[in-house]
Amino acid sequence: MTTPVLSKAPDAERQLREAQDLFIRRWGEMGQTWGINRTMAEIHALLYVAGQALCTDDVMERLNISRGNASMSLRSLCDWGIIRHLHKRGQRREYFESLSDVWEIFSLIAAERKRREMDPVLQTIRQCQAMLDESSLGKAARLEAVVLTRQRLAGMESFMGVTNRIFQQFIGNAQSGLTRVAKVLLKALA
Amino acid sequence: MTTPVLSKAPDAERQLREAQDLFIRRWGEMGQTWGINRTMAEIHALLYVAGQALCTDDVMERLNISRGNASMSLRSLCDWGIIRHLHKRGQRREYFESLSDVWEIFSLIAAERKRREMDPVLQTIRQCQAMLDESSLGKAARLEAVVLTRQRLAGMESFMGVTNRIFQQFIGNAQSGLTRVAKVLLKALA
DNA sequence: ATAATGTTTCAGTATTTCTTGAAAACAAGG
DNA sequence: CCTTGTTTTCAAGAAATACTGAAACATTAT
Repeated sequence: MTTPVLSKAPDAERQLREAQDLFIRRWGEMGQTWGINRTMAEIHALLYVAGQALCTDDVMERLNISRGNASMSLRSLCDWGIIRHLHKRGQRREYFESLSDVWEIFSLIAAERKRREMDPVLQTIRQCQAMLDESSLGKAARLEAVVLTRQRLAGMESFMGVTNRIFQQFIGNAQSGLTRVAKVLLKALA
Repeated sequence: MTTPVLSKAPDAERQLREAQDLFIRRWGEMGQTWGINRTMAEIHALLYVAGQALCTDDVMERLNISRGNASMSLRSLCDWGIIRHLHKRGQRREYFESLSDVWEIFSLIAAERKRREMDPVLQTIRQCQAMLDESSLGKAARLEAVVLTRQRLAGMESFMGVTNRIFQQFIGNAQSGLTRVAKVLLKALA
């Protein structure tokens, strides 16, 4: 009889891979419903759970995707800043690793999405408001329909203004500061 | 010369429609990048900015979409709870109106997405952790690769646990309570 | 130089998601 | 129970999105 530890090692490896795959798949599914494409989410999940740097070929093989796809997705993840290049000394091949601090990861994502998606909306709302104020419409600005729409726009602007500032806080506090955000929130609301 | 107010009324109507369309379009675009389909987001935006109840045909005409699409999207928005049926007395036709409180709208969305998307992920993470603990792997649980992955899973679990509780707060406090969340946050972090 | 190794790009293809339109179901009134 | 006006459903088609694979491009070693 072989020693338990040795006999279990291959099992353990299989089990590790299975657990990782499970996480990766779920993460990919979630990504999709949040507007992130499955592959990108999966690649990130892989680099994150693996906890070590992997090269393009590792990623391709593990997720069964083409070189082109892997390359583009990896670059895109680098652009978001949630994974990093890693040049191993004396190695030509490029390695990639995920940031390890989850708060930092989500803060980067939040920053980017705020910039890309919330800011333009807020700007548009203000533009709409300008189109409907007294100085644009004169007395017609008091028509009921116009007033209704202005009220709605104002409600949305206020909401987004607040959310934006929350994001700002979340983003502004690097690293450990982020955990503070959470602590404060939970304590204040308990 | 006609009176200014009267002469401006058609102008005002056109301008109102333009402003609404602008908002609707932007809102639709944003929806897409957050995993909500453009039409649904647009319909909601329309009902929201209009500030009054509209019927299916109004929506179809205004957004240039088919009856089938309008019907399905409206139902789906009702399911989310962010718009409501409205039976006008003596009218056979069904009208729909958006909730007016933005905080309530987003709270409903948050609740639904937490339930549909975050809860399952958290559950999966715990399942993965169980697959890798000592009681499943014995001594092999101490292999470096396994330990690394367990650490990463733990980091993610902690993060999602906190976010989940924040969502819970956000969701739990109906109406005005939500504004409180925002106030607390902004004050605490200022 | 040139070979060897590795990365990026992108046109074409595959897949997924969304939309339409017409038929079926439904509901109210006569 | 039929007519009429309305909503729902769903198969087929259209549009959007993602993926592949091979060629072009880089970088380093020889």
